[in-house]
Amino acid sequence: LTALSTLLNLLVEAGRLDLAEEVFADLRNLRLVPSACIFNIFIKFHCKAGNFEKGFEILEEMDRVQCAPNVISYSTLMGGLCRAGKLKEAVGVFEEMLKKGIVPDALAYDVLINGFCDAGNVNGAKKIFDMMKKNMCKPNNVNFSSLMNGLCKEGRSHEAFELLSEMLATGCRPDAVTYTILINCFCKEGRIEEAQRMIAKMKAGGCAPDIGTYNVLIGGLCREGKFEVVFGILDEMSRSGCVPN
RNA sequence: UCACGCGGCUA
Repeated sequence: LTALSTLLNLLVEAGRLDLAEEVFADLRNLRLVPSACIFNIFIKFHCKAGNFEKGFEILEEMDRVQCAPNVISYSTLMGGLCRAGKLKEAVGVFEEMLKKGIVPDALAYDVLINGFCDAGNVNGAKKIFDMMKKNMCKPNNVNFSSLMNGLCKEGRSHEAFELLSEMLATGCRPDAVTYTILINCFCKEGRIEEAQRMIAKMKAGGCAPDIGTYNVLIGGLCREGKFEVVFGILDEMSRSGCVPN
């Protein structure tokens, strides 16, 4: 079943839902009871196909066959619903998970934080963020980054920078993505020199810019017409073994 | 030490 789950996941990820469907059918015909992992891939499959009702049915089937849905099962379905703009339904799944006594982890909360942000409801995302703290689930760097990105997208960069301070104060280390979100924010606001200072700050903090960071910075510099600086950045990239894409 | 759920740029 482990080999099968690997295969199924690759098929679903590659968008070969037709082939995945066949494998799922074979599983059924062989009367094999899937593992929780395979059920979860099943849920992802239905989400990718837009069949959310089928996704809910998998949760019910898992209960029936004594393979209770876990936090990944619920997170997968929530993520699929959020991506389809069905935030209300995703929140419903989250509540059902709580009712079943399953404790959400940082990743489960993150799905909802991004769901609220993508729906243009950053205040809702902040409520989820506060909820996880109240429930003794310490926000990780991804949670901070998600919320910071939502704030920046709404033009609330000041609050995003406050979060960076909170992050550092709680001993949570920003990574390249965290910094890139803030650098992108500066670039979009035409504050290119502050973006460059942020790069210096991340390097000083022991965090190396990655390809995403450089791309954001290059975009910002180009918009400002600072092409000479861009060539310097490209040099720096090759020196640090970061291949431009 | 292996499989399933999150965050940044994408022209």
